[in-house]
Amino acid sequence: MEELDVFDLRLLAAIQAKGDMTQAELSEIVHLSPTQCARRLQRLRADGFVRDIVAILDPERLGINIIAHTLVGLRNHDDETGKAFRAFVDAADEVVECWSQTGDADYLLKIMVKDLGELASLIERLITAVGGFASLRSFVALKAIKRTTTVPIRA
Amino acid sequence: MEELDVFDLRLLAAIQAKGDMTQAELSEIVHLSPTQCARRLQRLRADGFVRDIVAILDPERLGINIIAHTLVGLRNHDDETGKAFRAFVDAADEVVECWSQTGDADYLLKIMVKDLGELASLIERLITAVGGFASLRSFVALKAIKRTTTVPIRA
DNA sequence: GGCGCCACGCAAGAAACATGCGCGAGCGGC
DNA sequence: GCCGCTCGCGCATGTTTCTTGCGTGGCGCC
Repeated sequence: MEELDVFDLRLLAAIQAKGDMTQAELSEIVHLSPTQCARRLQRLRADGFVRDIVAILDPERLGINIIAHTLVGLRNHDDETGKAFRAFVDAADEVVECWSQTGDADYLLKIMVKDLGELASLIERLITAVGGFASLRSFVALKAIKRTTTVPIRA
Repeated sequence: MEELDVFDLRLLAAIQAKGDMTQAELSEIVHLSPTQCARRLQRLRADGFVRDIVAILDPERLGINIIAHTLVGLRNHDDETGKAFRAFVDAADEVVECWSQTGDADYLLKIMVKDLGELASLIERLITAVGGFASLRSFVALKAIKRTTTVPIRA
């Protein structure tokens, strides 16, 4: 709950880069005994610094060839439209991240799909799903789709 | 190297959600013996399906209050400009992700900072760093900064 | 200067992991 | 149709890793 000292920061940095190290390995990095590494890590988790530990899968290896960032603007900003949109996002496995944002668009989606066909189909479904309540602002909002080539991610 | 069966997919999905489960826990999810879970996981890693295992830290807990997505357009697309930009991105800890993309902008950055002051300072540094070789297309390119409120991330 | 608190490292018990083995299903050859 | 091969499975054991209790030392406070 208190401040983090240099050991805590080193620990966090270490597990952020590689989350499956043994206490012995960690101890060499942070220069602390294995026991103490474990105890501090336990405390850091209890205090909520570590949200969770996950495996990062290789998209290409799984046939994911397109990673797109899509800006979405809703025409209506009523509850119904928002809920319909959120529900769609939650249900769609292809949508990996969903950020609410200010500016000329309402949401920024990060989408991972196998090919352009899947991307098109997803957009199609999005339009009909949300359009059931209120249509998207316009196709211009969807024109903002950017196909992206993946660049080494910095963490 | 071959195809993935239902057990492999379940395993990947499981560790993607929670990467620090014991073999016993995994075995209950995928309905396979602990030993076999370990063996398949080992194979999946050897075959490159699992890129790595990392800890996701809580941004708020670390004083990160702003997560911004910024579109950047470069005026010149020569090697020098690109390299300067890449170098800046690699050196800046605040830039968490960097995506090269097609469309009206060249790059999409995901930035995590403590406050608006840090964000402004980062942009300032970006301009001067890249501007040393070629100026950004215009301030319009930077006008595209969106302050975002974090929404539960779907994975 | 004495006392109490807290973080540290060590060591033993507990848990989880890795590996060798035998079994049985599926498949190809005879 | 039958035999034998191969491969994936689960069990059992040895080894590593993790957890927890304990004694020690530094540091601040009274």
